[in-house]
Amino acid sequence: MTTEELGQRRPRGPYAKSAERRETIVAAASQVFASHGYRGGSFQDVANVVGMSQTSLLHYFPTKRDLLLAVLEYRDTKLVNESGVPLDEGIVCEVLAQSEYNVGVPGLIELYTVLASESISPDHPGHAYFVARFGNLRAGYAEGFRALASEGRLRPGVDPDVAAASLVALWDGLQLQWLMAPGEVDVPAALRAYFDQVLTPTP
Amino acid sequence: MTTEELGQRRPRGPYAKSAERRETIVAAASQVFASHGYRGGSFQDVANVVGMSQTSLLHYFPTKRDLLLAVLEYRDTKLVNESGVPLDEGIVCEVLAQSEYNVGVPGLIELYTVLASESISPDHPGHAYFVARFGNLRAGYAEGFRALASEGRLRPGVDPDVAAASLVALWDGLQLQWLMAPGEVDVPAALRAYFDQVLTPTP
DNA sequence: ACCAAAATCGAGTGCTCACTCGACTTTCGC
DNA sequence: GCGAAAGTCGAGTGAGCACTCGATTTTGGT
Repeated sequence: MTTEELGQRRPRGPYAKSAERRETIVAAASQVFASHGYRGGSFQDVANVVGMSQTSLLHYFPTKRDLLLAVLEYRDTKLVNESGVPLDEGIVCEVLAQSEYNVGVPGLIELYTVLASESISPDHPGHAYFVARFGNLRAGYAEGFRALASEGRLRPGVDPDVAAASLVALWDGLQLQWLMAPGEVDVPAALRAYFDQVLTPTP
Repeated sequence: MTTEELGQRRPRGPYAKSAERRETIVAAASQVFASHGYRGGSFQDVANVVGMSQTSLLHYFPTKRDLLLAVLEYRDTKLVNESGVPLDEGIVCEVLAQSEYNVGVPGLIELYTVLASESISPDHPGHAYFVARFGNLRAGYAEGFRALASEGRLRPGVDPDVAAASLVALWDGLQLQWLMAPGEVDVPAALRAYFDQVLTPTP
């Protein structure tokens, strides 16, 4: 189907390097929002990091809100693609591997922690994203715990839903303490200890 | 000792109602910082809440930083004084009672959660406060767990220091999820479940 | 090679920010 | 009830904010 068949409209697509540029900008914005938060970070800050004019950024992301949403999406795809964490091996392996990977990318953890708390405010542009994310995490881990329960690996009296919310909470809280004082908290070790308390030992 | 004995300096103290005014301002600032964070909240916002001019606030708190530090101090004394949580009855009672009280003061919890994450940045005026606070909390709860261990109430294999950091983390993380979706998370119940997993049942 | 769309940017725009200044009013020790 | 300090505030100040506009350069399909 040619453009002529579609009528006289022929909008051109972006240039070859545009996608790359976009990613550069989003990566810089991730740094800025991690350091100063969404409210505290500015287009000018991001422009200084990427070495472009503030106006050019606005060509790619018309509003600050658009930039934030791109950053959140970027974080998801980046962490999933680059961590190489095996799925379908149970939540224990998944969570421990991911938490160990996270130690190497403190910037992304800081980004997540800072934006999550900022997003408590209902009018924050990231609010819906984080409400959905926490809901999905709880649902996913609850299913993981239920799978373990069906193998008899869940200790008696442990509720999969409570354990799921607690796992998410524990993980987030540990990362917060780790960001505040990296030498004092060992996130993967504490998560491992939690699993030891909730699950029966593998024979 | 009279002022004459001290020389010709005679600085007058504040008016009778000044302390009250200060507290009104700090309470308003707590609301504002809870809703919009430190960076997102302004003197003008606070002035609108208390019904004073922005300039008058600056008479009591010369910089925004001063106002924040007053807010943090206020939160501590207010929560300790008004919650009426019994100390010296072990960390279990203390934590559960405090967490149940917190459900009734969501504003103060939001303030704490928002400011803690904002304070990850080392140049944030609340940074030192929260680093110290997390350290003190971990140390205090670790001592609490050790006291339980000496009574044989800690399950074998549980490290008091890891349990202390985990308790703080779990609590903070649960409050974050509760603020995002109040209907979906029960903070005191999840904390009770954690104690059940870590401690042996009372006979 | 053409040329329209895409990309870049300098120069604004109106707004809000933390904070200052100078003048006025209120308090309260004497 | 005098007077000086404490309190109050309107009117700035300079900086930074997200975002706009108009003009110029770069690209790439034809």
